[in-house]
Amino acid sequence: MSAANLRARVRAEMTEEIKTVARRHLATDGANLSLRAVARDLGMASSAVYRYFASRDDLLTALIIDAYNEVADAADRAAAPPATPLDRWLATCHAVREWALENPHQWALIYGSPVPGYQAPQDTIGPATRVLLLLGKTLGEAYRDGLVDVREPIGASFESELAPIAESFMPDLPPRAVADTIAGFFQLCGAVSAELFGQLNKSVDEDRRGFFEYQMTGAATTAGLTA
Amino acid sequence: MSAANLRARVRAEMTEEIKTVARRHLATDGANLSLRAVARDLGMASSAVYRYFASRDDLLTALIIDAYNEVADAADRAAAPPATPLDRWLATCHAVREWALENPHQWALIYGSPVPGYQAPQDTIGPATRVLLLLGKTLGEAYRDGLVDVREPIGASFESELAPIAESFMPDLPPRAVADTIAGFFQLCGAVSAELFGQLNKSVDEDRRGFFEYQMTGAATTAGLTA
DNA sequence: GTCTATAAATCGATAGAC
DNA sequence: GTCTATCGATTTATAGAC
Repeated sequence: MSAANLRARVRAEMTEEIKTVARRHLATDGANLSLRAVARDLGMASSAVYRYFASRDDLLTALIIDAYNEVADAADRAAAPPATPLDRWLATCHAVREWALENPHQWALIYGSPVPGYQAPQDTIGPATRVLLLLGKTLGEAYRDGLVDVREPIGASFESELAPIAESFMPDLPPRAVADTIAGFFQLCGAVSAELFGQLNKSVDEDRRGFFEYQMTGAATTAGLTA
Repeated sequence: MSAANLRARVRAEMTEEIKTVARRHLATDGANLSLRAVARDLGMASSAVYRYFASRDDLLTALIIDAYNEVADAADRAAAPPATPLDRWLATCHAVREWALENPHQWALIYGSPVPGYQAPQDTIGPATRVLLLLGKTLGEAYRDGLVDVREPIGASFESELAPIAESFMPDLPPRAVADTIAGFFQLCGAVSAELFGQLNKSVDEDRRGFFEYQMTGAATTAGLTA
């Protein structure tokens, strides 16, 4: 291995280590993450970190992109095995929830309150849409296989408004299914955030997974996914 | 008016003013709110604020309780006029959404990521459950009037697990309806947060209110609310 | 690429005069 | 109940030696 390659590898490892420590700091500092505190934990000078991340926001962006990709990877793995569309829909939801339970602060970073003063760059929107697109893919395949109940439209004007969005976003889905996919995705995020952010701590902690599945089945049913 | 009463009134007004300025600061600082910055804006010494709020967290608690009560008041007003249960359910949801759009940072404070290091005291849980209880009340009345579709239980063991919770929480509702109420509430929070926190900025901003109503109608349908 | 040193701020909370 | 002053910390970011 050439010296240049070695340097590159060492640099990549250092970058990873900084992000790992930064992720730990999310737990205590939340979104107001401190570069210096990370550097302190790593036993290095704060100024050295700036050779890896140009600013605090750049580090934050890296963490955000990683989080989106991690949860989407988990969802992809869960949805991969052959199964009915409904089972794959539910597997996706469970995988997202379980990743969130294991990484609550990363979840908060991407689906919680926006970080004050932070503006997400364009690089984040690709990873950010992966889970939604996975749900859309599942629903699209079900649709193609005739496994989706086609019901009445709620409003024709609303559907026609949705049509151009559907085209650019999930071209294989009719607008109604696009709306249901997005609604289901919102429902997924809402259920996970509610559990994680501690709405109703005392009330439903008997069988959280069961209640979550109940909700996500409702979302699938709304989307017309019956099998 | 006695001197004591005057003092009490002046103190109440000062307290309100501090909270008003603090609410403004939520916009820029988010949850990491600075007592000193609030004091600076008010033209007073930071130490003076401590005569009104014993700590930064106490001020935060006051803001949180106010926010819960404000959104619940708006929901109560919207649900008050006589109408079908479905219409009152939807009116509640729209009122919550509209309050959130007008007060995004207060919404983030109560339904967004937990504030790092902040532990909510008991005083917050009463106000925090008001909107949920309102939805439950609406569904309960519909149930009593025979306007709720009673469908198959998803799982008997899950329902029996939910029973004791239902008893202490919404005694006039069968467990299934309790689950649907909570699910609907989570869906409401999820839809509002998704819109507010900027998931999918580009995709559904054509008719956000319409799409929101579509989602909340779905939640009501899941709950068996047909009219 | 890592270090020391530094600039120019910020913060929560308290002490004590008035 | 408001002020000044202070303690003891924190932060982002940069400059410059090595």
